[in-house]
Amino acid sequence: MPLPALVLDWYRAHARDLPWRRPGTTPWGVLVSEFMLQQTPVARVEPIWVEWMTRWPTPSAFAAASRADVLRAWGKLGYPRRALRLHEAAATIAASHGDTVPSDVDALEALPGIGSYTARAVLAFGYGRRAPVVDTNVRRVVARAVHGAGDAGPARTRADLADVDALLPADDATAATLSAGLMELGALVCTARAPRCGTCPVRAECAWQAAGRPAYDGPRRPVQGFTGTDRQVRGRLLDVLRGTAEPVPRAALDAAWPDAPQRDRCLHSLLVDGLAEQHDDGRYALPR
DNA sequence: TAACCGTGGGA
DNA sequence: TTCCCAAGGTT
Repeated sequence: MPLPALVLDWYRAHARDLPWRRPGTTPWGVLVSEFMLQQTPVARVEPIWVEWMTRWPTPSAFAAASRADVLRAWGKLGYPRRALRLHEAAATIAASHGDTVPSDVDALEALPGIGSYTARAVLAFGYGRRAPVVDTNVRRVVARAVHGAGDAGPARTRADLADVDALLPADDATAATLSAGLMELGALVCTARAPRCGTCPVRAECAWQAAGRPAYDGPRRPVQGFTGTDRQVRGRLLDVLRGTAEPVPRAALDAAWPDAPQRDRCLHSLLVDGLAEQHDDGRYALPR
């Protein structure tokens, strides 16, 4: 049996019951899930997504919320600029797309925070359309099963899209399910560290397996540090602002990080990014 | 294009 | 404990 059919059968039997995969999830719900899942693990996204959809079931409902409420609801999912981009995207969808999430790649990619992956994920999972969805999981699965490499090298955007496109059947619904299946296989079986080849549904058709599972020899992507970086400092500062209903004096932020020049630089960048705001009395708060 | 943007869990 | 890394996007 060819690889796509193997993945489809496996996915239909083993797909996780994630809330955004349940019947009745709107394209808006899918869009929200995709924003939250950009670099954040499923387990942390689940509860926030459920709250989010109850509170803001449509783009216009969400667009009407204050940025402070948005950032508090986002909580500690990380990369809070995603929350602001989603907020901006929702405002555009409400104002210019009739409160309906666009269903073509170009309109989606024109929205803030939506790139090649997210646009196609919305098409596939929100609208059941045939679209090559290429994320880190899919790139790894294709690198191994199709190309026989130990892992995916640096992204080759066009080639990656073509690789996945070549696997998708013509039928929209089946192609969309396969896209979900390829991602699921990468997340649960064909994992980055210790792939579970013993239980892999694709094993018989896997080029990496056939080649004797050679070690990955390409360039390793550099691991980002975190401790002591501006990202950590910004996170500390934002955590203070998230935790208070009232604006706080400068001293409250000064207590969050000892290095004054770095702290000042980070506070400034939060203001520039629209993640924080200084009131007339000099105190700081989440943006209104 | 390489660097930057948060956070926390598992090995 | 330290290190890796998790459904990316932007500049």
